[in-house]
Amino acid sequence: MAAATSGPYLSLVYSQPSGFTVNGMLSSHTGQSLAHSGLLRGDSPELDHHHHHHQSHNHHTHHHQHHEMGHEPQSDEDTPTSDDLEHFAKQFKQRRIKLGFTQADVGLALGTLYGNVFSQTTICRFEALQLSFKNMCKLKPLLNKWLEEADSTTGSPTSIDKIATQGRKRKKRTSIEVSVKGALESHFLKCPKPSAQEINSLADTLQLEKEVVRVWFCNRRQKEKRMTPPGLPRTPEDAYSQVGSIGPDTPSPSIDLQHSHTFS
DNA sequence: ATGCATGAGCC
DNA sequence: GCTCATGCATA
Repeated sequence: MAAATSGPYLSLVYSQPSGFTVNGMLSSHTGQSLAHSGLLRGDSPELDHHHHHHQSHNHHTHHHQHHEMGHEPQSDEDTPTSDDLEHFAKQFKQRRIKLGFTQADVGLALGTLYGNVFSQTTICRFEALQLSFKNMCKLKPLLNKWLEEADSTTGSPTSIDKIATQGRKRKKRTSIEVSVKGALESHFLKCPKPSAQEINSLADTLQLEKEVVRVWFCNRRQKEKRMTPPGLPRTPEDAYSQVGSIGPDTPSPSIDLQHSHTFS
């Protein structure tokens, strides 16, 4: 009675193992059709008790007495702003598709090129700005490099390399019913960080494993920390109605989620 | 594209 | 046990 309800496998269609000159057009139909322009959310009323650093990095709020040169938005040594990341992500996605690569391709290419393999999930989340600010900053350079290599096609047929996957028994994904999810959401609004006991009773009420509930809250909190927070009332307004004048007035919808202290 | 999950690092 | 980066499995 092994509850091995392993359904049919998904036909993973990997494109070329990267390394060949781009020529054939792949049918990368990832059905990505999301258009989000600005991103911004209210504020993050986090922290209950526990004064410590959680998220660092932030825009430049202080200048040192160092002699600096004109630093472009995306220099080499400078923390990008949220706007930078948003733009880069969009550009990246466009170029990637234009070159005929899937998100999975990029992930593998990064591994074969620099030793850091990433999954389709991560690339996807990067493009959708669904990662933390810090995480975005970390991945940007790598993806940027890949972009250069990809379009440059500078003959350097890197050999494909695969990493051995460890045999790990992963727990089957628990499917939480919608109604239960709603209940969890409600509790999350009331108390985003329930204690172990709270979790216990909640698990009992909802008839879920305690661990499942705990993890759910963890994941929920992480979502809140993403650059593109969930439930953003994206105004379905137009996007290109430039009837006025363009120029001096640039409404920058830069988010200000991350605020920290970068002093010594 | 996303939900649930794992694991490393930190208190 | 929490956060944080990351991904398998799934919708």
